[in-house]
Amino acid sequence: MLSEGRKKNRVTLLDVARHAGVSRATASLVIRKSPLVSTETRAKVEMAMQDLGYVYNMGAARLRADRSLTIGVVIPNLINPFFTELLAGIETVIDAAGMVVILVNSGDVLARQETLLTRMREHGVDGVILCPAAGTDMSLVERMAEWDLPLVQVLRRVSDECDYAGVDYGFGMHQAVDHLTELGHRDIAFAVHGPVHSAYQERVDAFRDAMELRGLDPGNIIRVPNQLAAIAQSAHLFTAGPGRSSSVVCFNDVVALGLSAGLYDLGVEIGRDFSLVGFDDVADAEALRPRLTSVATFPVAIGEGAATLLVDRLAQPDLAPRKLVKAPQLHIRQSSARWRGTNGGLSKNAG
Amino acid sequence: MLSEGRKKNRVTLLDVARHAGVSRATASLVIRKSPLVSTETRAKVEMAMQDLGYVYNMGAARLRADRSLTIGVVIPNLINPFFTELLAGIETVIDAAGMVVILVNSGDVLARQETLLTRMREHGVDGVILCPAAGTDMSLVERMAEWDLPLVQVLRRVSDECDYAGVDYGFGMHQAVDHLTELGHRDIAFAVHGPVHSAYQERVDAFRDAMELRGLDPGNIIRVPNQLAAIAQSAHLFTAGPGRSSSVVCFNDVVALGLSAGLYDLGVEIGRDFSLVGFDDVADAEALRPRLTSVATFPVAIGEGAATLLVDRLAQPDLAPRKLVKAPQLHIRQSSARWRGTNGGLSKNAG
DNA sequence: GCGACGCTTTAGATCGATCTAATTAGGTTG
DNA sequence: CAACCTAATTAGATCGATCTAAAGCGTCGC
Repeated sequence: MLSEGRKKNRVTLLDVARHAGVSRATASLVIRKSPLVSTETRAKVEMAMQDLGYVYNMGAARLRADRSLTIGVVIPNLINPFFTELLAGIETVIDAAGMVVILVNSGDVLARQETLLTRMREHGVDGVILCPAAGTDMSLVERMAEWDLPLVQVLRRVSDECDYAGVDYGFGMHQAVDHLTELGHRDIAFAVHGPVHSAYQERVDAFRDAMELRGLDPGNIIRVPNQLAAIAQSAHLFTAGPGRSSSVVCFNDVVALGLSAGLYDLGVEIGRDFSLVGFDDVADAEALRPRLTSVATFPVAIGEGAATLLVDRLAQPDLAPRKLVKAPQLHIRQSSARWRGTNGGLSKNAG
Repeated sequence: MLSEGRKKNRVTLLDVARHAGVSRATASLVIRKSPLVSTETRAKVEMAMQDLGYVYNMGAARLRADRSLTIGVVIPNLINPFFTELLAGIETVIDAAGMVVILVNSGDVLARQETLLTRMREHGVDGVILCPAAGTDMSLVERMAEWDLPLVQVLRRVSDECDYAGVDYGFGMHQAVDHLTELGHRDIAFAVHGPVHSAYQERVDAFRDAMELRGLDPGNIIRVPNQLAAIAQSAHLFTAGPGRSSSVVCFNDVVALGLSAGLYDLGVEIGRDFSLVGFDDVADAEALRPRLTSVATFPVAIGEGAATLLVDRLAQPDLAPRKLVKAPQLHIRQSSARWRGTNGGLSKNAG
């Protein structure tokens, strides 16, 4: 019924051509803005399109021309605000290029990612922006190359033979650690969570590096749960026991938000008794009080960068692989403060 | 080069059929899991598909069968966490139905929404989930019907002749106001922002209604800016001057997050000197301290509902229009507290 | 032995655009 | 006036699947 209806009143290029008194081929040229048609013919055809309410049929065009003006975006997580901002950046650029985003969520599960990439191929996307699920290996990139499916890796990198847009986490981490040490902190913890991937490893390595460079012990790396509420409940890991410290660098702002809440619950005054440095500086971080010191990683810009890489590659498939590594920037606010001595801070308020 | 490459090594159904020693038609039946083929033929064809690395070509199928297994989602804003959760819900259901989401962002701009809907039509989506931009009128729904493009309205409603999934904002608002009045508050403000649309109007009307029902003055409706940081800076509107009140209901959690920060900056202790009720209860609200009392509107569930409505309609186009109006639920936490008298709260700490 | 019937398979048309190669019209040139 | 060129247009094949209508084949009943 539906398809009958659709078929019936669908206006095709042939209808337009007839109405304008030209051939299908000419009408097609007009649509594609070819310079080969005369101005008057063009006008006639455009008028006919108006009159009949013609709608271009990508599906048909794609079949013949083998391009769909569609790109696939595979993201491991839709709820994390970081990815949302990333997505917003991607969408802006892709839209401006006259293309459209097919969005899927891998949930950071390899098997699912595999399924979804097949689905993308079936849908004939012109290219893919992928934030690889943890555990993805290089062979994926090779396979995509065999399939002639242009790929941009974003945030996480599994191969150098392929475009990549991401963040210089090492640099960001050094800024964070330097900042805390300059404030006099020596017991600095690193609160991590989530699946292990290149961007994870990069941050951990850089933390070790930065700490050792300052002659500090980088051993205090603590895993927290993934859910916001559960993170809050593990704040005690940092204020007492073997993980006790005077400050924490957070893997991302989700961790920072959680710990901020958890520390509040413990009666610890952030920015006085304890210092907290976030990572990403997402929009929501602005609502935190005391204001969160955070390493801004500019997710929107990264998204725009990734999309631009892809658009460029579609235009010139033979380009050498490029990297777009954005330098993060530490935003110092209220949640990090000068170290107040062994007896100054925590002991007073904790518990 | 690219397209050459793609063309060259693309395996078609015809290749599969030949390799399996059957006809194109039979191979097609196998793919579509038709019960008409014998088990051995099916096995042969499936084997051939394996051997050759066949990938289904939706584009071709769509052209003939006039369905794309693709749906369009038009959202006014990607950064607001509410929409992100909504999107996550939609994605889950659509994915489970074997379809794929084409995501676009209208920015709440009518003209853009128009462009995007055309683009959706060109891409041949099977249906659209739309959160109509402010100012959209009923005629849009009629036009979509003419185009035979199934539509589900989500969150905002412009027509009753069309499926709709949303929230019973009125009920939520009554819960919020009732809660505050039961705590003894009489000066209750409503902090609004953003574009004016049905869901906006619904909340405003319900606020008036609820206040009048309790014999209170519903005149204190105050607009705040859209950006989080700017919202924080307008917190003073509620603590002093003509808008001064003892409690605020927030249009959504973005406003609540902003005001929470702003009140903190003013030295007002939320949950003691001043009460705050949010709306939506998005995930990030969990990170707020004191914990935010908020009217949960279950965006993920709404998204799932909207997608389900659409999937059902695709299966049965002649269904009467349905409404899925979810009842929100007040979650009482720390940010709302008993009224402490005219001289109790604000005067002590404000300024 | 013949038609009927169920089960399986298939040839060929078809969807709506693009692309190739050829055609037409009109002007220029030797 | 023929040869040639340029600009504009077009017929017809093509992309890779689906769908229709019909055919092949084995069995059954009469």
